[in-house]
Amino acid sequence: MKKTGQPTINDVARLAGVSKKTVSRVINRSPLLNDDTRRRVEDVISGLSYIPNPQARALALRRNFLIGLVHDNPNAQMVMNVQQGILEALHGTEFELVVRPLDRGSATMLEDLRHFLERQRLFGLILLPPISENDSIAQLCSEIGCRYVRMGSAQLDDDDHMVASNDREAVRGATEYLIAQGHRRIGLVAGPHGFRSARERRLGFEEALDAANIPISRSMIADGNYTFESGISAAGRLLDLMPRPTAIFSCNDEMAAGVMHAARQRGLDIPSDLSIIGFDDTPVAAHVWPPLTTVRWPIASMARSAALKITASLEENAVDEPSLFLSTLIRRASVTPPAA
Amino acid sequence: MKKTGQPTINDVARLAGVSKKTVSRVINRSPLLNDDTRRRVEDVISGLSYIPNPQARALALRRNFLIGLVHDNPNAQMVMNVQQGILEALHGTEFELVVRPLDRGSATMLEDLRHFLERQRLFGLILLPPISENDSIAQLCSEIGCRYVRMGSAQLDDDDHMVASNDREAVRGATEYLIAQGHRRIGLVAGPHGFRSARERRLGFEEALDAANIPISRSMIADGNYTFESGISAAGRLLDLMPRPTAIFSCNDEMAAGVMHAARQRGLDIPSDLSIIGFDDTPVAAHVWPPLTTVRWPIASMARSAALKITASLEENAVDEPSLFLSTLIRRASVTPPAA
DNA sequence: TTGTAAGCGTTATCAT
DNA sequence: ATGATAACGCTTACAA
Repeated sequence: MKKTGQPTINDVARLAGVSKKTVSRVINRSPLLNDDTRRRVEDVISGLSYIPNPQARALALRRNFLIGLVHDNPNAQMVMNVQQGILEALHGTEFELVVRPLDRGSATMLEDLRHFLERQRLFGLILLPPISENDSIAQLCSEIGCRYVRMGSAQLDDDDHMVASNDREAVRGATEYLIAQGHRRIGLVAGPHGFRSARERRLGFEEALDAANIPISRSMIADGNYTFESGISAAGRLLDLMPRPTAIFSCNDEMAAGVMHAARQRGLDIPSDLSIIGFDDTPVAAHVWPPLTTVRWPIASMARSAALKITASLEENAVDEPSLFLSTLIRRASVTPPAA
Repeated sequence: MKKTGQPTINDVARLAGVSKKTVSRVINRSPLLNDDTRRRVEDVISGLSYIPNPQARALALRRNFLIGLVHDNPNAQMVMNVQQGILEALHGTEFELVVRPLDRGSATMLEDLRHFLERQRLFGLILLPPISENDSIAQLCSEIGCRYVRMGSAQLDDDDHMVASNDREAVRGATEYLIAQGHRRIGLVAGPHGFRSARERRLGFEEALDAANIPISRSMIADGNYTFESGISAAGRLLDLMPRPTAIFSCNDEMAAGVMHAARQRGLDIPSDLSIIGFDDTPVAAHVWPPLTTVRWPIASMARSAALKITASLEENAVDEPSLFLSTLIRRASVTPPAA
């Protein structure tokens, strides 16, 4: 307890009259320990407010108590919600959150990640879409011995390594809602190719039309890339059709806001001329006018669960965190029955 | 190089035919070193792709190579921009970013932070507003010996520990722009008490009115708390006045979006019945209809600079990062001259 | 059930 | 200018 002011394992050992190894066993909840000894050591520990030095543990264990959040390009609100969920799960534990952006598309991405993992010796990794959809990253983690959980819109891995939302069913439900309102000419602003979420959402859209015996016209599907601007141009293509769609499902809110812009630029009223549904329930959905009907997925809960899956291995009661999370349709003012 | 596969300082020392201390000197750029020796060691290092083990360094140096981002309640986009700026500065260095939310208002906040700092031995800390305005946190950092940089809307600390924006002048400029358009009855949706940014922005607003000899009426100032909902209710109070304001400056975009809602609910057209200016230039500003005129502050650059101020101490050329950053008015469609 | 000794991979001290 | 040796604070053999 000399230099830094912090008590060390030696202080505890001395005051408890045991060896430091015994203290170490108490810290690591070793099962083979006399109850008396354990209690005595624990008393000294709390008396000193002793906390094991993470740097020393990291060195000896060849493992840091850090959880990494690896993401690429995703929207701000999503990353923040994820961080919030993770931090909630990590609160009060010995774990800290390290943020690591990754450039998917970069040729050296995998090597960068490998160096990062080998150097920092993270305890575990949480992977956000779309890079969570990359199997070689998951494989790299296993290889290096780093726990990981992938977040995504479909079950890409076993339950221990995945938390997924049910995007397809959610979009199917949203589209069915439009159909139930009387819409028949429904456009889709799709997400970018190569994103699993884009694929799932599109499939949900098509399933709903199929089930209602509405033919799927290729011209009613316009590609976007999840950005506001791409929403504007995709909607432009749809709204120039004759006859126009009376409703548009947009694969995320950002693009839905773009759809609204495009509609306004053409002098269309929302929702009387055009109903719109988005996906994500980001703040913008509630802030645009009219407020946007959208699909909300419990992203913070998913992230929380992902973090718990990783840290649970240390807990006594390794709780079974859920792996599938259901989204819900948030009904606001951007949808009405089509004008007669 | 046995167990983990990674070469260690010992491998380097052996292959270079020097002691590990010498290798250590090379790593740490010790000045007293024979050039020949240095070169020889460096060759071995790059030959092996040797990278010093951060955990061991952390233990020996009693200092981690982690930069902490400490924030409280701020909006998602701001945090993301900050993270992006920091990560940009940290890219390619040995530093990683750790995110640490803090509950300002919690009685134990300061103690929590102290524990965190004492345990994790962070290299440095970046503090976001509003908790960056808390002097006792800065003091705690100095005390513990943790570098820190505060971000904020006014120069609260010396240049080494501060990056600031010029909110007051920026708002003054924005308000002058409204006045130049012919507005005289201008409302303010203010930020929460206790936020330095709220104070600065309000002062800028008042300065502009003063300079134009427009009397400042207390009733034309409505308090908000930076949220969308508070923008709605604050705007409600302003728009119920007789005569109504013809323009409103809102101290952030989120509340400005609320102002738009409130105006719409009253059947007012924007901008012909009401001009609006916001602050932050978050994505919502460009996504609402009409697009919002707003003040943009270079938050990512500020964060980048903050990170560089912290890491620069290790660099050869300790560059002088700027401490004051200027905001600019982004003119969009939410402002016109008042109707005759 | 507990303790001893030897790491983990680096830096600090104090020689030479 | 370089090196031997002892930290740094903890864990993992292996004994006892």
